Amino acid sequence: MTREQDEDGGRRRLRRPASIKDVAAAARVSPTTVSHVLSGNRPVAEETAERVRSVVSRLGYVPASTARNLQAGSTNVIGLLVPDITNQFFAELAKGVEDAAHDLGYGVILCNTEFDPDREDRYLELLRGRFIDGMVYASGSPPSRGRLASLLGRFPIALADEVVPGLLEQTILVTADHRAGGRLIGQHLRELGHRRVLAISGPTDLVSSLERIAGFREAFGDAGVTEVEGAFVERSGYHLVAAALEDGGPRHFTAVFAANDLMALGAIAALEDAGLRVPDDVSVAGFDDIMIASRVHPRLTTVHQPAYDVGRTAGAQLLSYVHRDEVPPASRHILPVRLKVRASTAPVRPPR
Amino acid sequence: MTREQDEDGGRRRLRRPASIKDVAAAARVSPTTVSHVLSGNRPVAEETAERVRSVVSRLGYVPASTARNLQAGSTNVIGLLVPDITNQFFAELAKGVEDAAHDLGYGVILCNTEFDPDREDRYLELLRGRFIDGMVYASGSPPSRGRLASLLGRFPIALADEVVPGLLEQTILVTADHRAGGRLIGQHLRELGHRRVLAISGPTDLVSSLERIAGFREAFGDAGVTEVEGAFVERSGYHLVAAALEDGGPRHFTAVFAANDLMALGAIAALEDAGLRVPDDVSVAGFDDIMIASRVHPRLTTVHQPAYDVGRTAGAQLLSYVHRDEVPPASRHILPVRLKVRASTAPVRPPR
DNA sequence: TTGTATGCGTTATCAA
DNA sequence: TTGATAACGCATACAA
Repeated sequence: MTREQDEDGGRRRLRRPASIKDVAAAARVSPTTVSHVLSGNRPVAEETAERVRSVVSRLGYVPASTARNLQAGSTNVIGLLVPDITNQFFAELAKGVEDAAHDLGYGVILCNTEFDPDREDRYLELLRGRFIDGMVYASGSPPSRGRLASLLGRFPIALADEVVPGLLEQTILVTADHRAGGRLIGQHLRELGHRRVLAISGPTDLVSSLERIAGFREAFGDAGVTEVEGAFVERSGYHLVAAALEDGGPRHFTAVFAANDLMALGAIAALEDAGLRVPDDVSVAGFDDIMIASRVHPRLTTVHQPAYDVGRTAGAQLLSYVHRDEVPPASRHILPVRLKVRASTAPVRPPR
Repeated sequence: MTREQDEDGGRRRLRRPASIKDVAAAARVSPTTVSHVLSGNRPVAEETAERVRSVVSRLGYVPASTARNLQAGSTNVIGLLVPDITNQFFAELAKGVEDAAHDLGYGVILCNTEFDPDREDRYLELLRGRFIDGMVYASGSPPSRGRLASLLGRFPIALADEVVPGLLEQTILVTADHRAGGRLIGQHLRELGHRRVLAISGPTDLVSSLERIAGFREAFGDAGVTEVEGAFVERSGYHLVAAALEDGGPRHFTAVFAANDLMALGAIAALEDAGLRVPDDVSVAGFDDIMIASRVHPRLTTVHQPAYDVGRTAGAQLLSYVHRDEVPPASRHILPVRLKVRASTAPVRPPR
């Protein structure tokens, strides 16, 4: 047994790991031979190879990736930028990216921006040093186009989930079909007989949010749609619906379409607090199909987004170019969504 | 404007980024000076510095981290190994680690094992190359002690959430106080008058799971506790409760303590499917306080685990040693938990 | 079948 | 105030 550490004033410092030279010396061969035994890049006499392997094993030698990275000019690591990893959607997306990367022997470095532009900037600055071979960018918020564009020349970038205006035509884009999802809800509510709907959008600088509402209008028609701008959080849905109810006069909607599930939950809470029943008095539909959507009461009608597939596709697309050291041409990958009809929507009943 | 890419048979290949030599040449100074202008490690004449900065900016030069890493012998990146990033608990934990890392300018490389030992092994093998400066290990399953031990000499490791038998006394350990959590539930049920409880443990090779049950028994007493082994998934809770109900004879419990929330949800479903009401006929308590625990019907009584704090503490502890290039001495950090009394538990009512 | 020499891009040491 | 040189650890072109 070799000692793992050296004592030093009560503190133990990490030992210098064995290098290829140490192995070469102990096996009485050149570093070149050690390298080739391990890589298989050229034939080595079995006897020699065996001797080397035995030393490698004895010293616990593992090639230093830092040196390899410098030599190879690549790290086999891609970056993943998300706004909030505890958000189920981005967690699923991250898993997809991670799976795609793992399949090709790549690692994923996680950049969690918490929707903080400064934090995002710091991360992007960090990544400019070419630490990574590519990046999946899913910022979830209107991104700083400038910084991103400057990275585009350094390594491939795939945009996931959200369009980055101005970069759209320059690289890979993978999103769910937000527009089709909006259409599905629009059609569903119309079929249930609803004619007056309160539509709560997300932030209007997010293309995905705009697309959802646009799709809704396509299928439902513009007439009877009252649109208000929300913020993709529960409180927002609550306040907007509460405000709409307090407007005085008779209720001017029989259904609510919230551009994400959290806002839909807020909407339901506001309706119930106002003494209205969902879906008997008012129907509510959301978007995303987050985990709790199927477990709340009433179970939420919504549109399922293929978050995992978005991540996986973005990762796989990205890596197919990273691998060949090529700049990805512009491409769009729009993944299908599914309508989930549950218990929060029902045939219209005229307002009292 | 310089061209960002070179055309090559319709495919665009990435341009070689400017190196310190390019900058030095263009600014008519030595690479040493460029380095010092950027690092501030030694004084440079303002005139020279200005010339260098202007070239840096013009060429878009950023020091290659790969070369820095080799030179410095460190990467400013730590690894984070989790079983499932889409699990709310591990997502919170990851966020904590990521925050701690970001505060000190470190990146986090995400290793999602999906509870697959092979996948975990592949990751650990990858990381042996000292790509990372340290690791937070939260495998969520009984870990391969051997492989981990061999890494312990290469870089600091902090164990998060789950004890790794045999490594416990060798490095940092950060967990929630599972035992105290179990006690809180035991005491709560006892105070409600329950005397016969079905306790569903998690996998018995997980120390955290054993601790929860042990704590429960400490507070509740051993008498009246029927213990069965579950698997930390909803189905498991369902089946075990369904089986217990079908045992024939009168029901032998008035409350269920499931060692995690998912199993508790399964338990509730099984009870309701059997025509029993929760909590009127049977009380159910869980553990973890996952997001849906407070939104299901009935809202689940459970123990809140400080997942974020576990991650953040593990990350901060780890980095305090990484920073000084020291082997962390054994230390335990046991974070407090909180009882969340909600609607799924009620005073006992004798079985029919 | 194996070895020598070189270079990857940076920073540290030493010298001027 | 600045520069030349070595070194980090590896992989590879070239040589034998």
